[in-house]
Amino acid sequence: MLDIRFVRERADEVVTALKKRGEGTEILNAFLAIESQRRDLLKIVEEKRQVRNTITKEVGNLKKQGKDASSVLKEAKKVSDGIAEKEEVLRELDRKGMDELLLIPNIPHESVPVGTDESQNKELRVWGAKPDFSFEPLNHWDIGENLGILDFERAGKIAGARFVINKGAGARLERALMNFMLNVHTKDHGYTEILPPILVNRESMTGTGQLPKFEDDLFKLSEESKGFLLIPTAEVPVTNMHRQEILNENDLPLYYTAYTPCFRKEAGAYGKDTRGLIRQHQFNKVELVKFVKPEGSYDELEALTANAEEILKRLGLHYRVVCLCSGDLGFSAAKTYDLEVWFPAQGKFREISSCSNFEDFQARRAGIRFKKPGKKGTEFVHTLNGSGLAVGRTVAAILENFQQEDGSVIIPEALRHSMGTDRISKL
RNA sequence: GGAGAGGUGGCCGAGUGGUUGAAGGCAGCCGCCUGCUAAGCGGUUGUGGGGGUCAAACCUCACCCAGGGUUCGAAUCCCUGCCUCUCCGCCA
Repeated sequence: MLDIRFVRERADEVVTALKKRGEGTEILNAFLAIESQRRDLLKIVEEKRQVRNTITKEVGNLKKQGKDASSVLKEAKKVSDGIAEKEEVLRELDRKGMDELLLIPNIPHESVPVGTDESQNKELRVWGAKPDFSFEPLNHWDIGENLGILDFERAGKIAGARFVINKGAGARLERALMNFMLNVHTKDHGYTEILPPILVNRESMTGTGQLPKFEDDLFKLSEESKGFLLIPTAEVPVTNMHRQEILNENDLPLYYTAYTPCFRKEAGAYGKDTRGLIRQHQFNKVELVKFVKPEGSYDELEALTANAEEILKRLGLHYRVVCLCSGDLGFSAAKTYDLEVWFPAQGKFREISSCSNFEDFQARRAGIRFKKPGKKGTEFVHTLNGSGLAVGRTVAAILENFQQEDGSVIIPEALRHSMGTDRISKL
């Protein structure tokens, strides 16, 4: 959420931002109209309240002294008359204004390249090299099925499309990766491990920006089941840990890492990545989340991105880093780096991590502030997060990049100990 | 799932219709005092909005879990929701 005052006083900057994102200004205009009505009414209501407070105090004094207050009471009644209705209208305007404000996306950072879609994302660096195959590399789903470690068919039977069963070495690989990632981030990068709820309430989803705009992308339990929502990413519960809190300046920065399953409807993705592990309704992910002071938040983004990259490096996976252009930027983000790993069978890079600085956009929605000792008032923290990494996609990348002509797959050095083997072969 | 109790400021805790943004204590901050000890004395310390100012001062509205209601007036009464605790039931 943007600062109300900022939107009001510097609407032109919001318009510029919306244009960069390729979005219209209807919502902004609707908001501004409601907001000006709200402020006018607020002034009136507050004046009335002030009058009422004064008279009411007088009533109290008279009664205390045992004097007759009936004439003042009459006046008081008159003043109070009509306040209730006006307050009701004010509440309505409040709600409506907030509804609109919650739909306005974040302002892209000045360093974000302007562009309309992903084709204009900017490649920043490439690590490693494409593997050399003396044979036609297979898709990861064929490798996985051939090895008997991924079972999409039975998953379809027990759940439906976009689910998978990991079996044997496939399950172990998934588990080894989760452990590996968590170990690196906790031991080498200084993050605190969190194992959060994966069902959350609406306030949490609103706090990080999934609601109200992206309700259709979320799995939801019925009202009889309390209307819980299934998290699409650990970003939601972990960022909301500090919702409506005032942190101490000394507490910052806070670094958290969390493994969770993630659930996404993929409602707008019909026909996209229908095969394989790339786009599942349920997948595992290790997430990195930071709460930091505003001053250094862009350095923190670089560091967080480097932390995610470190996993790919240690696994020996060829990848590149791109900076999303304004048109491809997510709703809540001010700046995002995507890590894209090489998929040889598809012959292209695919996203495996998305690292963003949300600045105070989520913090304002979620009321996450900090206090500087000795200073009056509070400031919003900056929140950041990134995948470190999406585990299923990492499995897919390992299968494709390290496949051998005989159908086996070489296990990266970093995982061999926990896998108990250096190669997955057909049994 | 059933029965009961409760949710007040950084913390503890008073307050059941009228100068209560909220007693008292603790903690913090500022000052004073003191040749004795984590001592004593005085003062001070919430958040958000609107107005005001170069910036302050200042004025004002709201906030005692959340949302409604009753009333001239609510932390205080009523309703709903959420959460915590105790007992019973069920259960990984």
